[in-house]
Amino acid sequence: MVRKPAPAPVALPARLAGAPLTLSLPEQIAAQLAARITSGAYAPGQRIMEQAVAGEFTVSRGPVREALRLLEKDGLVTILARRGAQVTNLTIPEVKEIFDIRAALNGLRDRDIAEDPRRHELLPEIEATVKQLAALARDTTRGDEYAETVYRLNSLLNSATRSARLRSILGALAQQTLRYSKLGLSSEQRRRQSVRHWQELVRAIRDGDGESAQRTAERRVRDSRDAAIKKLEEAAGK
Amino acid sequence: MVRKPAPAPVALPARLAGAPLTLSLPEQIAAQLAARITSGAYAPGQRIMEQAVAGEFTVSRGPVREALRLLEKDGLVTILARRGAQVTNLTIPEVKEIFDIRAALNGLRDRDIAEDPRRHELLPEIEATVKQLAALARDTTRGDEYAETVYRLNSLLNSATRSARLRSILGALAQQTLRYSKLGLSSEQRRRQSVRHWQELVRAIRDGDGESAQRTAERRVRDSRDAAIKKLEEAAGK
DNA sequence: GTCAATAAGATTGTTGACAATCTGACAAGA
DNA sequence: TCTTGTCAGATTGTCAACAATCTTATTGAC
Repeated sequence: MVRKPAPAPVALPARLAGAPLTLSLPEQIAAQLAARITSGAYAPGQRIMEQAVAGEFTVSRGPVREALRLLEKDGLVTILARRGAQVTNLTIPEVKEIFDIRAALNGLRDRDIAEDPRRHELLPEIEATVKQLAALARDTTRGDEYAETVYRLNSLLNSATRSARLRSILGALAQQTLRYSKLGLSSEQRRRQSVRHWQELVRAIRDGDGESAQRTAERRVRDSRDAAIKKLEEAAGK
Repeated sequence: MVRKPAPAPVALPARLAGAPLTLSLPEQIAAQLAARITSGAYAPGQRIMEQAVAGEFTVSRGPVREALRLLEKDGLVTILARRGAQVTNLTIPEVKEIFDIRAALNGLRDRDIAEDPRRHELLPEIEATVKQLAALARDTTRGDEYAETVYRLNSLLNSATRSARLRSILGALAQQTLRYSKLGLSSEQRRRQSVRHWQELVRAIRDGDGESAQRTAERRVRDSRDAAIKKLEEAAGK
């Protein structure tokens, strides 16, 4: 696989414990494939064949197999024995399930952040992103940008949690539902409702009110769920 | 690897969609290793080397690598790049995190079951197991048996959920905390408290009271968490 | 005695080839 | 027309060898 030309190693940030500076070969391949899946370049249900990927990245099939396992862990790909990998294709009930799990765990996450004594260091960046969100909510010309900012905000909050497990589970689930979250945020009314939830969260974090942070997070994700499901059912019904 | 001699294929039950009848080689190896880890035969922190496992099962390192990836997905093993796999060694805060996630998701699961119209088919088996539990709670001579019955009861409830994702996440988390759950159920007082929660759940399922099922599940797991953490801190402090 | 550099051994990462299994097309029979 | 059997090609599963990297023991300097 062609790696980017290594930049001169000047003033690199301290590497995290256990996190190598360079992505392993399987991780690089997985990242590329993940981008294609979440962007829709690979359609749901589409098969991904080891040999073809191996050829494209000029590696052998070994690393490709491992990359596919990594994607399976994130739920982006479904692997069947002796039948290989295909882009995960979610049914409407499955999308609903994922949103329900996200609601519960986002609640846990946001409560943890609101109760973290170090929360005031994180607050400025969160608040700034929510302000961006408020501005975008009214701009009907930029459709997906709102949803992508919400995704970024979620990533920010994920990295703020003290629980590494929560981080990894939520990261995977958010990636799987990204496309559906976009669906649910297409109306201006929904975006305004979403902004109100986020502003409520900012307040809860500032006040250290974990209870309230949890409640608003759960409601926010469930609203998102209901909007997405409604759109999906409309699309399926027609 | 030595597979069980294939029994004559008479009247086999319909195989589940996507679930092969025979476990793949990596799955068989993973199952063996998982048993050793949860039973304590492999100690936390212990390294697991590919060559050694491959030699033991008379396979090459390929399937062993995949087996280790599977165990990593379940959190039983931690893999570091270029340093291989070792049995996951949890810190006290990490154990706490896992119990918190379990509390939230068990709540979701038990609510789903209580609101399932087909719940009356499942109830007898659940009720019978809870009765066993009540009997075991008073018998001080059988220490781990209570905890193992709780584990079985949880597996039963997991398989009853309609959400496959919940099933797999909860299965992995329960396995990871099995050893600590045992710790938290060593006193008779705790076992009696535990039985009361389970009886409350049976009642909630019978009544179709999802709200109540969720509440009691969350409290049950959090009580379990607190008891386990207390024991761990005592052990660490001495 | 402590610390750093070095080298040998051990271990993981990757590769290409071969084996086992699956898929889809085609043909034969009901 | 539909089902069943067979076959060739495609694809995944496994293996053994080699390369890259890490770990550990040893040496030498301060």
